[in-house]
Amino acid sequence: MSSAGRADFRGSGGGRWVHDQVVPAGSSSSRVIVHVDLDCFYAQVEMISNPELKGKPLGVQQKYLVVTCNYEARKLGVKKLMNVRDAKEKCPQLVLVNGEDLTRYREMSYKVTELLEEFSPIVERLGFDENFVDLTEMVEKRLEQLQSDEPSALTVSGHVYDNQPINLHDILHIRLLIGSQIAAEMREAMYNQLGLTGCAGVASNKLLAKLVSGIFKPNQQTLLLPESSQDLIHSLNHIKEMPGIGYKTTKRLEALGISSVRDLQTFSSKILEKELGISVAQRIQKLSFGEDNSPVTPSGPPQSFSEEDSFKCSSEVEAKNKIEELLASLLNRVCQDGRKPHTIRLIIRRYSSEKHYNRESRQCPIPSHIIQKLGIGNYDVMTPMVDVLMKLFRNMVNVKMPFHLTLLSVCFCNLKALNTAKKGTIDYYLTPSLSTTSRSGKHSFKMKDTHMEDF
DNA sequence: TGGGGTTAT
DNA sequence: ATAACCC
Repeated sequence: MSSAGRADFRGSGGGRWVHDQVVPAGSSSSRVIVHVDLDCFYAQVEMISNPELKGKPLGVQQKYLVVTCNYEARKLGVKKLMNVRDAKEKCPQLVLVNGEDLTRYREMSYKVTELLEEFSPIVERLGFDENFVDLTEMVEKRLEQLQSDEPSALTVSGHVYDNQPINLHDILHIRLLIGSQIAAEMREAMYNQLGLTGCAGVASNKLLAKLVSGIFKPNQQTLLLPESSQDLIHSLNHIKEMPGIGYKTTKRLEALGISSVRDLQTFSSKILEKELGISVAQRIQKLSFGEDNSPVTPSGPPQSFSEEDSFKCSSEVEAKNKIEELLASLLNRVCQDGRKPHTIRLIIRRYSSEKHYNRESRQCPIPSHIIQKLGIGNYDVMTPMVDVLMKLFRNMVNVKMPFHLTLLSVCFCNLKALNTAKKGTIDYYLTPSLSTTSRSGKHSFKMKDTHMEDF
């Protein structure tokens, strides 16, 4: 085993870094991570909104797709991202609800994250329906409290991957076992407080926790012991099933003759680095061994807010109407959040038969006089904001020529907390909206942004 | 494929 | 601004 492969778990010397904190030498640096994955999340939210839907096959529809469905529907052959026509053909009794407005899903999603944050503040969101929690510290505390008290409390909650026996003399096993108990408490709390069911996977890193959470499906949990990690990763049929290896990388790996996890494990590191770059190569080759030293990074509040709609658009008027619609929703959201966005972005997708991913965007700073008016839920920001967005639009689309777009999206980002900065403090001079009058300010912060004043 | 999100370059 | 990744 190379020293690199071990470094994440057993640093040598005086101490190691574990989520930005030095842990004393001699203590174990092995982590306990849980991945929590809600069952068919949108469908669950819809069944809570309308209990009459419970027990019926239910699909959530966006445009012509069934993006997710409950287990009744799955038993009848409906799959995620299935065409509505195909789904109805497979399952004529299928009940469909429109899920294009994500508001209720988003709100419930954050309630789940907040609930998990009560267990430990180190919670990372992945989409709306998955969360990672680093339980390492919590497990340590429970171990100290429990010590010789009642060893009978040391029973695993839920499944153990491969039915591997637990060794109560192995401290790593004990720590993970306690993690499984916490995971069960989390799922109980989610059900009791929010009415939601989900799966959980407990393991020593994010990759393994995520992979193992899906082993027993719906509403169950699975613990992975270190001795079974190779079996778990080799149970994947193809490298494309490895989280972190996406569409593009899969294609490039296949071109190198790599299709199984073992292919990737045994492939020449040097050649892989030449082909994919050192960063991607080293990361995914570690993943292929089940190694993942990436920390659980607390997500905190969102970094951006966006609203999009896919639709046909071939005139400037259509674009403006849609932009106004998207913007109105966004302003409500931003108003509720409390923070203020300092950048706005417009994204388009052009019609084209081929081309897998074609999106273009333009962004610019939000003029400071508009930012100031943002909190007060008003219409007078609509008009100037639409003007800004239409300039971005014309910067991307030559409106004098025929065009055909299939999507418009508006995004607020670069969110900043409200002016808590006071005159005379460091913050004051570092807050553009406050100190900007005494120095042009225009090019001070975002050199890469398009400045509308420059047109 | 929808309607979102994130980080790295 | 784009490209990759995630759901």
